[in-house]
Amino acid sequence: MLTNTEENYIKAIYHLSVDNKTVRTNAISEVMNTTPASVSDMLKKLSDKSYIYYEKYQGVSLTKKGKTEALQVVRKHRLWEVFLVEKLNFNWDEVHEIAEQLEHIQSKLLIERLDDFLDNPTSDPHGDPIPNAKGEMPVLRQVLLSELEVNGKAKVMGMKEHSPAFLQYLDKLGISIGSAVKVTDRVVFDASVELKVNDKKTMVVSHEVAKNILVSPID
Amino acid sequence: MLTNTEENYIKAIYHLSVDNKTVRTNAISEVMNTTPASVSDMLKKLSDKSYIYYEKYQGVSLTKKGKTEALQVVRKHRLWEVFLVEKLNFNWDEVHEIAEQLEHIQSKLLIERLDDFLDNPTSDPHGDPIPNAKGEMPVLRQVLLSELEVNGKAKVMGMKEHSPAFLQYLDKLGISIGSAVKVTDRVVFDASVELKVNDKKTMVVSHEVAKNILVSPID
DNA sequence: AAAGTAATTTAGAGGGATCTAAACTTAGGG
DNA sequence: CCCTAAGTTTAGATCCCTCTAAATTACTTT
Repeated sequence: MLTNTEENYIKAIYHLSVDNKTVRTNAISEVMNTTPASVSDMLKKLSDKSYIYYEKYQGVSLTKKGKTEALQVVRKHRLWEVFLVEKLNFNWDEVHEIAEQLEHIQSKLLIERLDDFLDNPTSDPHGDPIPNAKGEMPVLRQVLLSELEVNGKAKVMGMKEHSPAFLQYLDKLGISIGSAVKVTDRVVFDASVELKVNDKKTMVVSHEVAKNILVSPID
Repeated sequence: MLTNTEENYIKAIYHLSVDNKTVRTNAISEVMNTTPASVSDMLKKLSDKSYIYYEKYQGVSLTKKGKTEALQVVRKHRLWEVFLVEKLNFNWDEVHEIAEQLEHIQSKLLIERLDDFLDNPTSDPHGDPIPNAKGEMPVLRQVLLSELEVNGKAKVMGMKEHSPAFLQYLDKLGISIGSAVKVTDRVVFDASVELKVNDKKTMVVSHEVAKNILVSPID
């Protein structure tokens, strides 16, 4: 049985593990808001319990066991976020703190019941995928922003065009990977798209631009 | 800000405070599953923070501040129990452990939203009253078991008749204060009542008996 | 009212999580 | 290729909660 803190460390390591690179002590201390010294202590403990591979001064990575654990925490966090937004009418940007607490509630049965109650969602309100009970990440279907129906919400996953001009333009609009977008209207005349970014800014982009933005619909 | 443990102690003291008598160290250690020594330590701390009145060797009682705190925890616990039973289809006797964890989630807003989502219930699945946001306990309406409609659920609150014969009879039936009862049928001929006790045993009691059992309906 | 027993508190210690300060390792720049 | 700066670990301490064992207080019983 893991303590809340141990779960948080494992989750942090999971989120910091991009492209199989080893995760550094300082990076962990930053996201956890602790000192590197505290992280070192904890890494030793997690290594003893075989949740991570750890070589002094070389950074860490999750073992199979650690990854399984991390995915369960992520699953719980994201399911609770869906609950807060869908059922309790929270805004998608208000739910993180509360889900940070709820994710540590221990009860397998509770999570399965919650999952059913929420109709087994595959992504959370931010558009992030929800691992299933076995810890498998669903493959999110991706479409072009130009293909999203009116009132459809989605999360920006990437761009098809990579020219500096295009990227700078998106930057100016405030659109980046991870942005939440909602199509509010589509102009029939030229297929340009009116959308809301991160629930705040409303703007119009041309069909040409929309065709180059990959998004993942949020049910 | 209270720790989970402090909240649990305060809640325990609250539940042990019947008829204004002082609560003893041993009693607390028993319900908390700790040693009296641990309790003594904690009492000193809670006293320093003015949640309790505490004189060595004399037992403790809650201050205004402590009582307010206790009622908030009780409110959260009972609201979550309603959620688990009403929304996630748990059985009323499976929810306590999980609610013990959920009651410590910190977010005023969450609890108010949950309360609304559940249609502001006044009692939990066990029939215990739910304090409102100000910490006021609702006065539960009490009726006689003989007056409860068919399919009505209620909690046994007390008896009108106190003769040993009557009490022994109830004992044999497995009916006591706190029992959950559900009226499954009423015989028109003699108004005797068929009921289920604690979701398990089904039995029939005469109208005469039903007239002497006070119950509080669970919505 | 004294003695014995039960309840309670204190003393001392340990595990978990954190910190600061100091020591150590790694890697990049001169 | 060495040296320094950045990154990391160790040492030593603190806070929270718990324990066991010993000391103290309160209560009961004769």
